[in-house]
Amino acid sequence: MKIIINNSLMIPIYEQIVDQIKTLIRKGELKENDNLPSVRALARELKISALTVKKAYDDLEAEGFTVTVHGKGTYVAATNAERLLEEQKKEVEADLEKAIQKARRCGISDEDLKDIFELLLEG
Amino acid sequence: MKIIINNSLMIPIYEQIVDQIKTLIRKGELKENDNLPSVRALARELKISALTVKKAYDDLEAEGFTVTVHGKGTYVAATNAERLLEEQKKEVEADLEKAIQKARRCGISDEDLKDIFELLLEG
Amino acid sequence: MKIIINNSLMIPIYEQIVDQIKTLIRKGELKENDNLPSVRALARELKISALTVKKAYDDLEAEGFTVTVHGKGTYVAATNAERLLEEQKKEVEADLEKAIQKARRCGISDEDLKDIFELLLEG
Amino acid sequence: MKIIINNSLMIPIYEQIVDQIKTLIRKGELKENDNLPSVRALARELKISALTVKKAYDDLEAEGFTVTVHGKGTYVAATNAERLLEEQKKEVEADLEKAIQKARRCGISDEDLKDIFELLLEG
DNA sequence: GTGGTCTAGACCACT
DNA sequence: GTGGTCTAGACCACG
Repeated sequence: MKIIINNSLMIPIYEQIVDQIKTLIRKGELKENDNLPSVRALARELKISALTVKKAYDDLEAEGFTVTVHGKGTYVAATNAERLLEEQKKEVEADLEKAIQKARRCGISDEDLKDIFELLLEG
Repeated sequence: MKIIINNSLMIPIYEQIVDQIKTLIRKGELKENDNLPSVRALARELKISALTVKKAYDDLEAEGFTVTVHGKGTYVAATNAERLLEEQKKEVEADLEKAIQKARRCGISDEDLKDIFELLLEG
Repeated sequence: MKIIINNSLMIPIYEQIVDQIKTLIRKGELKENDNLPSVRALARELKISALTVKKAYDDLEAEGFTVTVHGKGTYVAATNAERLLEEQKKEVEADLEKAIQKARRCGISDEDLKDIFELLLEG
Repeated sequence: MKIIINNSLMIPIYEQIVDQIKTLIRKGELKENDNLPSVRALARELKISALTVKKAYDDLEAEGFTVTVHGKGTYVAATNAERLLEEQKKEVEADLEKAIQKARRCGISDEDLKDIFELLLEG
Protein backbone atom coordinates (compact mmCIF):
# COMPACT_ATOMS: atom_id res chain seq x y z
CA MET A 1 0.00 0.00 0.00
CA LYS A 2 1.33 3.37 -1.03
CA ILE A 3 0.69 5.42 2.07
CA ILE A 4 2.72 8.53 2.72
CA ILE A 5 3.33 9.91 6.19
CA ASN A 6 4.30 13.54 6.51
CA ASN A 7 5.79 14.14 9.91
CA SER A 8 6.52 17.80 9.33
CA LEU A 9 2.84 18.69 9.16
CA MET A 10 1.02 19.14 12.41
CA ILE A 11 -1.48 16.47 11.40
CA PRO A 12 -1.90 13.30 13.47
CA ILE A 13 -0.30 10.31 11.84
CA TYR A 14 -3.34 8.10 12.38
CA GLU A 15 -5.50 10.66 10.58
CA GLN A 16 -3.16 10.68 7.59
CA ILE A 17 -3.46 6.90 7.38
CA VAL A 18 -7.24 6.87 7.70
CA ASP A 19 -7.64 9.54 5.02
CA GLN A 20 -5.49 7.69 2.55
CA ILE A 21 -7.05 4.27 3.09
CA LYS A 22 -10.52 5.75 2.71
CA THR A 23 -9.43 7.30 -0.55
CA LEU A 24 -7.98 4.01 -1.80
CA ILE A 25 -11.31 2.36 -1.00
CA ARG A 26 -13.31 5.11 -2.63
CA LYS A 27 -11.25 5.00 -5.81
CA GLY A 28 -11.55 1.23 -6.02
CA GLU A 29 -7.86 0.56 -5.50
CA LEU A 30 -8.94 -1.33 -2.41
CA LYS A 31 -11.98 -3.49 -3.16
CA GLU A 32 -14.51 -5.20 -0.94
CA ASN A 33 -12.96 -8.09 0.94
CA ASP A 34 -9.41 -7.01 0.13
CA ASN A 35 -7.05 -7.65 3.00
CA LEU A 36 -5.37 -4.64 4.57
CA PRO A 37 -1.74 -5.11 5.65
CA SER A 38 -1.44 -6.26 9.23
CA VAL A 39 -1.05 -3.60 11.90
CA ARG A 40 2.52 -4.70 12.54
CA ALA A 41 3.45 -4.89 8.87
CA LEU A 42 2.19 -1.40 8.11
CA ALA A 43 3.81 -0.03 11.26
CA ARG A 44 7.12 -1.53 10.18
CA GLU A 45 6.75 -0.22 6.65
CA LEU A 46 5.95 3.33 7.79
CA LYS A 47 8.40 3.21 10.69
CA ILE A 48 5.80 4.25 13.23
CA SER A 49 4.30 2.78 16.37
CA ALA A 50 1.95 -0.19 15.91
CA LEU A 51 -0.39 1.54 18.34
CA THR A 52 -0.77 4.39 15.88
CA VAL A 53 -1.72 2.02 13.05
CA LYS A 54 -4.10 0.25 15.38
CA LYS A 55 -5.78 3.56 16.15
CA ALA A 56 -6.22 4.20 12.41
CA TYR A 57 -7.69 0.73 11.81
CA ASP A 58 -9.99 1.12 14.81
CA ASP A 59 -11.30 4.38 13.40
CA LEU A 60 -11.89 2.82 9.99
CA GLU A 61 -13.78 -0.05 11.56
CA ALA A 62 -15.81 2.26 13.80
CA GLU A 63 -16.93 4.09 10.68
CA GLY A 64 -17.82 0.81 8.98
CA PHE A 65 -15.27 0.87 6.18
CA THR A 66 -13.43 -2.25 7.33
CA VAL A 67 -14.18 -5.40 9.23
CA THR A 68 -11.66 -7.03 11.49
CA VAL A 69 -11.76 -10.77 11.87
CA HIS A 70 -10.06 -11.87 14.99
CA GLY A 71 -6.92 -13.85 14.21
CA LYS A 72 -7.25 -13.33 10.48
CA GLY A 73 -6.91 -9.69 9.62
CA THR A 74 -8.68 -6.57 8.49
CA TYR A 75 -10.86 -6.57 5.37
CA VAL A 76 -12.48 -3.88 3.30
CA ALA A 77 -16.23 -3.77 3.86
CA ALA A 78 -18.88 -3.10 1.25
CA THR A 79 -18.95 0.61 0.78
CA ASN A 80 -20.87 3.18 -1.15
CA ALA A 81 -18.22 5.31 -2.84
CA GLU A 82 -20.62 8.20 -3.16
CA ARG A 83 -21.37 8.25 0.50
CA LEU A 84 -17.65 8.01 1.31
CA LEU A 85 -16.85 10.98 -0.88
CA GLU A 86 -19.54 13.02 0.82
CA GLU A 87 -18.16 12.14 4.22
CA GLN A 88 -14.64 13.06 3.25
CA LYS A 89 -15.87 16.34 1.88
CA LYS A 90 -17.63 16.98 5.19
CA GLU A 91 -14.32 16.49 6.99
CA VAL A 92 -12.47 18.82 4.69
CA GLU A 93 -15.36 21.22 5.16
CA ALA A 94 -14.77 21.12 8.92
CA ASP A 95 -11.11 22.01 8.46
CA LEU A 96 -11.94 24.84 6.10
CA GLU A 97 -14.58 26.07 8.51
CA LYS A 98 -11.95 26.20 11.24
CA ALA A 99 -9.69 28.33 9.07
CA ILE A 100 -12.55 30.62 8.14
CA GLN A 101 -13.54 31.06 11.77
CA LYS A 102 -9.98 31.93 12.68
CA ALA A 103 -9.81 34.46 9.86
CA ARG A 104 -12.99 36.10 11.10
CA ARG A 105 -11.76 36.06 14.67
CA CYS A 106 -8.66 37.80 13.37
CA GLY A 107 -10.70 40.38 11.51
CA ILE A 108 -9.44 39.29 8.11
CA SER A 109 -11.85 40.12 5.30
CA ASP A 110 -13.39 37.41 3.15
CA GLU A 111 -11.69 38.92 0.11
CA ASP A 112 -8.27 38.69 1.75
CA LEU A 113 -9.03 35.17 2.87
CA LYS A 114 -10.05 34.16 -0.63
CA ASP A 115 -6.85 35.62 -2.02
CA ILE A 116 -4.78 33.66 0.45
CA PHE A 117 -6.72 30.50 -0.34
CA GLU A 118 -6.24 30.79 -4.07
CA LEU A 119 -2.58 31.60 -3.70
CA LEU A 120 -2.07 28.47 -1.62
CA LEU A 121 -4.06 26.38 -4.07
CA GLU A 122 -1.92 27.48 -6.97
CA GLY A 123 1.40 27.43 -5.06
CA MET B 1 -14.39 44.15 25.86
CA LYS B 2 -16.47 42.35 23.34
CA ILE B 3 -14.78 38.96 23.22
CA ILE B 4 -16.72 35.95 22.11
CA ILE B 5 -15.90 32.43 23.22
CA ASN B 6 -17.07 29.58 21.06
CA ASN B 7 -17.01 26.41 23.05
CA SER B 8 -18.32 24.21 20.27
CA LEU B 9 -15.16 24.56 18.19
CA MET B 10 -12.11 22.55 19.15
CA ILE B 11 -10.06 25.69 19.52
CA PRO B 12 -8.46 26.49 22.87
CA ILE B 13 -10.22 29.29 24.71
CA TYR B 14 -6.97 31.11 25.34
CA GLU B 15 -6.20 31.11 21.62
CA GLN B 16 -9.59 32.59 20.84
CA ILE B 17 -8.89 35.36 23.34
CA VAL B 18 -5.42 36.02 21.95
CA ASP B 19 -6.73 36.22 18.38
CA GLN B 20 -9.44 38.66 19.26
CA ILE B 21 -7.28 40.94 21.40
CA LYS B 22 -4.64 41.03 18.67
CA THR B 23 -7.34 42.05 16.25
CA LEU B 24 -8.62 44.80 18.56
CA ILE B 25 -5.06 46.10 18.81
CA ARG B 26 -4.52 45.90 15.08
CA LYS B 27 -7.73 47.73 14.32
CA GLY B 28 -6.90 50.46 16.80
CA GLU B 29 -9.83 49.69 19.10
CA LEU B 30 -7.19 49.03 21.71
CA LYS B 31 -4.54 51.74 21.61
CA GLU B 32 -1.05 51.91 23.02
CA ASN B 33 -1.13 52.11 26.83
CA ASP B 34 -4.77 51.13 26.99
CA ASN B 35 -5.54 48.95 29.96
CA LEU B 36 -6.81 45.45 29.23
CA PRO B 37 -9.51 44.16 31.58
CA SER B 38 -8.03 42.53 34.64
CA VAL B 39 -7.47 38.80 34.47
CA ARG B 40 -10.18 38.19 37.02
CA ALA B 41 -12.65 40.62 35.48
CA LEU B 42 -12.37 39.04 32.05
CA ALA B 43 -12.57 35.56 33.55
CA ARG B 44 -15.74 36.54 35.36
CA GLU B 45 -17.20 38.14 32.26
CA LEU B 46 -16.49 35.15 30.04
CA LYS B 47 -17.34 32.67 32.81
CA ILE B 48 -14.03 30.88 32.49
CA SER B 49 -11.09 30.19 34.79
CA ALA B 50 -8.76 33.07 35.59
CA LEU B 51 -5.84 30.82 34.69
CA THR B 52 -7.13 30.53 31.15
CA VAL B 53 -7.25 34.30 30.77
CA LYS B 54 -3.82 34.55 32.31
CA LYS B 55 -2.47 32.07 29.76
CA ALA B 56 -3.85 34.28 26.98
CA TYR B 57 -2.30 37.41 28.52
CA ASP B 58 1.02 35.60 29.00
CA ASP B 59 1.06 34.65 25.32
CA LEU B 60 0.30 38.21 24.26
CA GLU B 61 3.10 39.51 26.45
CA ALA B 62 5.55 36.86 25.20
CA GLU B 63 4.83 38.05 21.66
CA GLY B 64 5.38 41.63 22.73
CA PHE B 65 1.88 42.97 22.21
CA THR B 66 1.24 43.84 25.84
CA VAL B 67 3.17 44.79 28.93
CA THR B 68 2.09 43.59 32.34
CA VAL B 69 2.86 45.57 35.47
CA HIS B 70 2.56 43.65 38.70
CA GLY B 71 -0.24 44.95 40.85
CA LYS B 72 -1.34 47.44 38.23
CA GLY B 73 -2.57 45.63 35.18
CA THR B 74 -1.90 44.71 31.59
CA TYR B 75 -1.31 47.42 29.01
CA VAL B 76 -1.16 47.52 25.23
CA ALA B 77 2.39 47.93 23.94
CA ALA B 78 3.48 49.92 20.95
CA THR B 79 2.73 47.75 17.96
CA ASN B 80 3.16 47.80 14.23
CA ALA B 81 -0.31 47.05 12.86
CA GLU B 82 1.15 46.01 9.53
CA ARG B 83 3.39 43.42 11.11
CA LEU B 84 0.52 42.13 13.23
CA LEU B 85 -1.71 41.72 10.20
CA GLU B 86 0.98 39.80 8.37
CA GLU B 87 1.46 37.50 11.33
CA GLN B 88 -2.24 36.84 11.65
CA LYS B 89 -2.46 36.10 7.96
CA LYS B 90 0.38 33.62 8.32
CA GLU B 91 -1.56 31.82 11.04
CA VAL B 92 -4.71 31.65 8.94
CA GLU B 93 -2.57 30.48 6.03
CA ALA B 94 -1.34 27.58 8.13
CA ASP B 95 -4.92 26.54 8.90
CA LEU B 96 -5.93 26.79 5.25
CA GLU B 97 -2.88 24.82 4.21
CA LYS B 98 -3.93 22.06 6.57
CA ALA B 99 -7.35 21.87 4.98
CA ILE B 100 -5.85 21.83 1.49
CA GLN B 101 -3.47 19.03 2.41
CA LYS B 102 -6.33 17.03 3.84
CA ALA B 103 -8.32 17.50 0.65
CA ARG B 104 -5.43 16.25 -1.43
CA ARG B 105 -4.89 13.33 0.93
CA CYS B 106 -8.54 12.52 0.40
CA GLY B 107 -8.24 12.72 -3.36
CA ILE B 108 -10.57 15.69 -3.61
CA SER B 109 -9.94 17.83 -6.67
CA ASP B 110 -8.94 21.48 -6.36
CA GLU B 111 -12.11 22.45 -8.17
CA ASP B 112 -14.28 20.59 -5.67
CA LEU B 113 -12.29 22.09 -2.83
CA LYS B 114 -12.74 25.58 -4.19
CA ASP B 115 -16.46 25.01 -4.49
CA ILE B 116 -16.68 23.88 -0.88
CA PHE B 117 -14.63 26.86 0.25
CA GLU B 118 -16.80 29.37 -1.56
CA LEU B 119 -19.97 27.78 -0.32
CA LEU B 120 -18.75 28.03 3.25
CA LEU B 121 -17.67 31.61 2.77
CA GLU B 122 -21.06 32.65 1.50
CA GLY B 123 -23.06 30.57 3.95
CA MET C 1 17.71 14.31 36.09
CA LYS C 2 19.39 15.91 39.04
CA ILE C 3 17.31 18.98 39.58
CA ILE C 4 17.20 20.61 42.97
CA ILE C 5 14.28 22.69 44.18
CA ASN C 6 14.91 25.19 46.92
CA ASN C 7 11.62 26.16 48.49
CA SER C 8 13.14 28.51 51.03
CA LEU C 9 14.16 31.05 48.42
CA MET C 10 11.54 33.37 46.98
CA ILE C 11 12.30 32.12 43.48
CA PRO C 12 9.55 30.47 41.44
CA ILE C 13 9.95 26.73 41.16
CA TYR C 14 9.49 26.79 37.39
CA GLU C 15 12.32 29.31 37.08
CA GLN C 16 14.62 27.09 39.11
CA ILE C 17 13.80 24.22 36.76
CA VAL C 18 14.34 26.32 33.65
CA ASP C 19 17.70 27.57 34.92
CA GLN C 20 18.95 24.10 35.69
CA ILE C 21 17.79 22.51 32.45
CA LYS C 22 19.37 25.33 30.47
CA THR C 23 22.59 24.67 32.32
CA LEU C 24 22.43 20.93 31.63
CA ILE C 25 21.95 21.73 27.95
CA ARG C 26 24.74 24.26 27.93
CA LYS C 27 27.15 21.88 29.61
CA GLY C 28 26.29 19.10 27.20
CA GLU C 29 24.79 16.83 29.83
CA LEU C 30 21.61 17.09 27.79
CA LYS C 31 22.36 16.74 24.10
CA GLU C 32 20.34 17.56 21.01
CA ASN C 33 17.34 15.25 20.64
CA ASP C 34 17.68 13.95 24.16
CA ASN C 35 14.33 13.29 25.77
CA LEU C 36 13.50 15.34 28.85
CA PRO C 37 11.65 13.48 31.60
CA SER C 38 7.89 13.57 31.05
CA VAL C 39 6.00 16.37 32.72
CA ARG C 40 4.33 13.96 35.08
CA ALA C 41 7.48 12.01 35.86
CA LEU C 42 9.44 15.13 36.80
CA ALA C 43 6.50 16.44 38.81
CA ARG C 44 6.36 13.16 40.72
CA GLU C 45 10.10 13.14 41.25
CA LEU C 46 10.21 16.71 42.55
CA LYS C 47 6.93 16.32 44.44
CA ILE C 48 5.39 19.35 42.76
CA SER C 49 2.38 19.97 40.55
CA ALA C 50 2.55 18.80 36.94
CA LEU C 51 1.39 22.26 35.89
CA THR C 52 4.48 23.80 37.40
CA VAL C 53 6.73 21.50 35.40
CA LYS C 54 4.68 22.21 32.30
CA LYS C 55 5.15 25.95 32.82
CA ALA C 56 8.92 25.39 32.93
CA TYR C 57 8.82 23.26 29.76
CA ASP C 58 6.62 25.83 28.01
CA ASP C 59 9.14 28.55 28.82
CA LEU C 60 12.02 26.45 27.52
CA GLU C 61 10.13 25.79 24.30
CA ALA C 62 9.16 29.46 23.90
CA GLU C 63 12.86 30.32 24.10
CA GLY C 64 13.66 27.65 21.55
CA PHE C 65 15.70 25.32 23.72
CA THR C 66 13.34 22.37 23.44
CA VAL C 67 10.75 20.99 21.07
CA THR C 68 7.63 19.30 22.35
CA VAL C 69 5.85 16.62 20.34
CA HIS C 70 2.31 15.87 21.40
CA GLY C 71 1.96 12.41 22.77
CA LYS C 72 5.66 11.71 22.50
CA GLY C 73 7.56 13.99 24.78
CA THR C 74 9.90 16.96 25.05
CA TYR C 75 13.23 16.98 23.25
CA VAL C 76 16.35 19.12 23.39
CA ALA C 77 16.66 21.37 20.35
CA ALA C 78 19.87 22.33 18.58
CA THR C 79 21.41 25.05 20.69
CA ASN C 80 24.36 27.35 20.61
CA ALA C 81 26.02 26.87 24.00
CA GLU C 82 27.84 30.17 23.64
CA ARG C 83 24.62 32.08 23.13
CA LEU C 84 23.00 30.28 26.05
CA LEU C 85 25.86 31.16 28.37
CA GLU C 86 25.67 34.81 27.38
CA GLU C 87 21.93 34.85 28.05
CA GLN C 88 22.32 33.25 31.43
CA LYS C 89 25.03 35.75 32.33
CA LYS C 90 22.69 38.57 31.34
CA GLU C 91 20.09 37.24 33.74
CA VAL C 92 22.56 36.99 36.59
CA GLU C 93 23.76 40.47 35.71
CA ALA C 94 20.21 41.78 36.15
CA ASP C 95 20.02 40.26 39.62
CA LEU C 96 23.40 41.68 40.61
CA GLU C 97 22.41 45.07 39.25
CA LYS C 98 19.35 45.01 41.48
CA ALA C 99 21.49 44.36 44.54
CA ILE C 100 23.91 47.12 43.59
CA GLN C 101 21.09 49.61 43.08
CA LYS C 102 19.68 48.72 46.47
CA ALA C 103 23.05 49.24 48.09
CA ARG C 104 23.31 52.68 46.52
CA ARG C 105 19.76 53.53 47.54
CA CYS C 106 20.76 52.56 51.06
CA GLY C 107 23.86 54.73 50.98
CA ILE C 108 26.20 51.78 51.28
CA SER C 109 29.63 52.43 49.79
CA ASP C 110 30.95 50.34 46.92
CA GLU C 111 33.79 49.18 49.15
CA ASP C 112 31.38 47.90 51.78
CA LEU C 113 29.28 46.26 49.08
CA LYS C 114 32.30 44.54 47.63
CA ASP C 115 33.28 43.26 51.05
CA ILE C 116 29.81 41.82 51.59
CA PHE C 117 29.87 40.22 48.15
CA GLU C 118 33.19 38.55 48.67
CA LEU C 119 32.22 37.33 52.11
CA LEU C 120 29.12 35.69 50.68
CA LEU C 121 31.06 34.16 47.83
CA GLU C 122 33.53 32.54 50.16
CA GLY C 123 30.98 31.55 52.82
CA MET D 1 12.34 65.21 51.01
CA LYS D 2 14.55 64.27 48.14
CA ILE D 3 13.27 60.84 47.28
CA ILE D 4 13.78 59.46 43.82
CA ILE D 5 11.52 56.87 42.28
CA ASN D 6 12.83 54.79 39.44
CA ASN D 7 9.97 53.19 37.63
CA SER D 8 12.13 51.49 35.04
CA LEU D 9 13.72 49.19 37.58
CA MET D 10 11.78 46.14 38.60
CA ILE D 11 11.92 47.22 42.24
CA PRO D 12 8.72 47.89 44.18
CA ILE D 13 8.07 51.58 44.65
CA TYR D 14 7.33 51.18 48.35
CA GLU D 15 10.69 49.51 48.83
CA GLN D 16 12.49 52.35 47.12
CA ILE D 17 10.81 54.79 49.50
CA VAL D 18 11.55 52.75 52.60
CA ASP D 19 15.21 52.35 51.65
CA GLN D 20 15.69 56.05 51.09
CA ILE D 21 13.91 57.19 54.23
CA LYS D 22 15.93 54.73 56.31
CA THR D 23 19.08 56.12 54.77
CA LEU D 24 18.02 59.72 55.50
CA ILE D 25 17.43 58.71 59.13
CA ARG D 26 20.70 56.85 59.37
CA LYS D 27 22.67 59.77 57.96
CA GLY D 28 20.99 62.21 60.32
CA GLU D 29 19.21 64.15 57.62
CA LEU D 30 16.03 63.09 59.32
CA LYS D 31 16.36 63.43 63.11
CA GLU D 32 14.36 62.05 65.98
CA ASN D 33 10.88 63.60 66.15
CA ASP D 34 11.17 65.11 62.68
CA ASN D 35 7.86 65.07 60.88
CA LEU D 36 7.68 63.04 57.68
CA PRO D 37 5.57 64.49 54.89
CA SER D 38 1.98 63.35 55.02
CA VAL D 39 1.08 60.27 53.01
CA ARG D 40 -0.96 62.36 50.61
CA ALA D 41 1.67 65.06 50.25
CA LEU D 42 4.42 62.59 49.41
CA ALA D 43 2.14 60.70 47.06
CA ARG D 44 1.34 63.93 45.24
CA GLU D 45 5.00 64.93 45.11
CA LEU D 46 6.10 61.56 43.70
CA LYS D 47 3.00 61.18 41.53
CA ILE D 48 2.19 57.75 42.90
CA SER D 49 -0.72 56.16 44.71
CA ALA D 50 -1.25 57.18 48.33
CA LEU D 51 -1.69 53.50 49.11
CA THR D 52 1.89 52.89 48.04
CA VAL D 53 3.22 55.61 50.36
CA LYS D 54 1.05 54.25 53.14
CA LYS D 55 2.57 50.80 52.60
CA ALA D 56 6.05 52.33 52.91
CA TYR D 57 5.17 54.21 56.09
CA ASP D 58 3.54 51.09 57.54
CA ASP D 59 6.72 49.13 56.93
CA LEU D 60 8.85 51.82 58.54
CA GLU D 61 6.60 51.87 61.60
CA ALA D 62 6.50 48.07 61.81
CA GLU D 63 10.28 48.12 61.96
CA GLY D 64 10.23 50.80 64.63
CA PHE D 65 11.84 53.62 62.70
CA THR D 66 8.82 55.92 62.84
CA VAL D 67 5.86 56.53 65.07
CA THR D 68 2.50 57.53 63.72
CA VAL D 69 0.29 59.71 65.87
CA HIS D 70 -3.29 59.46 64.81
CA GLY D 71 -4.49 62.73 63.35
CA LYS D 72 -1.10 64.38 63.64
CA GLY D 73 1.38 62.67 61.38
CA THR D 74 4.38 60.41 61.21
CA TYR D 75 7.51 61.11 63.23
CA VAL D 76 11.01 59.75 63.25
CA ALA D 77 11.62 57.50 66.24
CA ALA D 78 14.81 57.25 68.25
CA THR D 79 17.12 55.05 66.26
CA ASN D 80 20.52 53.55 66.58
CA ALA D 81 22.28 54.42 63.33
CA GLU D 82 24.68 51.52 63.75
CA ARG D 83 21.89 49.02 64.03
CA LEU D 84 20.12 50.55 61.04
CA LEU D 85 23.23 50.25 58.90
CA GLU D 86 23.61 46.63 59.89
CA GLU D 87 20.02 45.90 58.96
CA GLN D 88 20.35 47.57 55.60
CA LYS D 89 23.47 45.62 54.91
CA LYS D 90 21.59 42.44 55.74
CA GLU D 91 18.96 43.34 53.15
CA VAL D 92 21.56 44.02 50.49
CA GLU D 93 23.17 40.75 51.49
CA ALA D 94 19.91 38.95 50.80
CA ASP D 95 19.75 40.44 47.30
CA LEU D 96 23.34 39.52 46.60
CA GLU D 97 22.70 36.03 47.89
CA LYS D 98 19.85 35.65 45.44
CA ALA D 99 22.09 36.63 42.54
CA ILE D 100 24.79 34.24 43.71
CA GLN D 101 22.31 31.38 44.01
CA LYS D 102 21.07 32.05 40.50
CA ALA D 103 24.61 32.09 39.18
CA ARG D 104 25.27 28.74 40.80
CA ARG D 105 21.99 27.33 39.49
CA CYS D 106 23.15 28.46 36.07
CA GLY D 107 26.54 26.82 36.47
CA ILE D 108 28.41 30.11 36.32
CA SER D 109 31.75 29.99 38.09
CA ASP D 110 32.54 32.24 41.03
CA GLU D 111 35.33 33.82 39.03
CA ASP D 112 32.98 34.73 36.20
CA LEU D 113 30.45 36.01 38.69
CA LYS D 114 33.06 38.18 40.38
CA ASP D 115 34.09 39.59 37.03
CA ILE D 116 30.50 40.49 36.20
CA PHE D 117 30.05 42.06 39.62
CA GLU D 118 33.11 44.24 39.35
CA LEU D 119 32.26 45.30 35.84
CA LEU D 120 28.82 46.42 36.98
CA LEU D 121 30.28 48.24 39.97
CA GLU D 122 32.63 50.22 37.80
CA GLY D 123 30.17 50.82 34.98
C1' DG E 1 -8.01 46.28 43.70
C1' DT E 2 -4.12 44.11 40.60
C1' DG E 3 -0.98 40.19 38.81
C1' DG E 4 2.20 35.79 40.17
C1' DT E 5 2.65 31.23 41.69
C1' DC E 6 1.04 26.82 42.92
C1' DT E 7 -2.06 22.82 43.89
C1' DA E 8 -4.79 18.62 42.79
C1' DG E 9 -7.37 17.03 39.77
C1' DA E 10 -10.18 16.45 35.60
C1' DC E 11 -10.84 15.24 30.63
C1' DC E 12 -9.09 15.05 25.98
C1' DA E 13 -5.90 14.01 21.97
C1' DC E 14 -1.86 11.57 20.23
C1' DT E 15 1.65 7.61 20.13
C1' DG F 1 2.27 5.96 28.22
C1' DT F 2 2.75 11.11 26.44
C1' DG F 3 1.43 16.26 26.21
C1' DG F 4 -2.74 19.97 25.98
C1' DT F 5 -6.42 22.32 28.07
C1' DC F 6 -9.21 23.68 31.77
C1' DT F 7 -11.22 24.19 36.50
C1' DA F 8 -11.74 26.16 41.23
C1' DG F 9 -9.40 27.63 44.53
C1' DA F 10 -5.50 28.89 47.50
C1' DC F 11 -1.84 32.18 49.12
C1' DC F 12 1.42 35.87 48.20
C1' DA F 13 3.28 40.43 46.49
C1' DC F 14 2.32 45.02 44.71
C1' DG F 15 -0.39 49.55 44.34
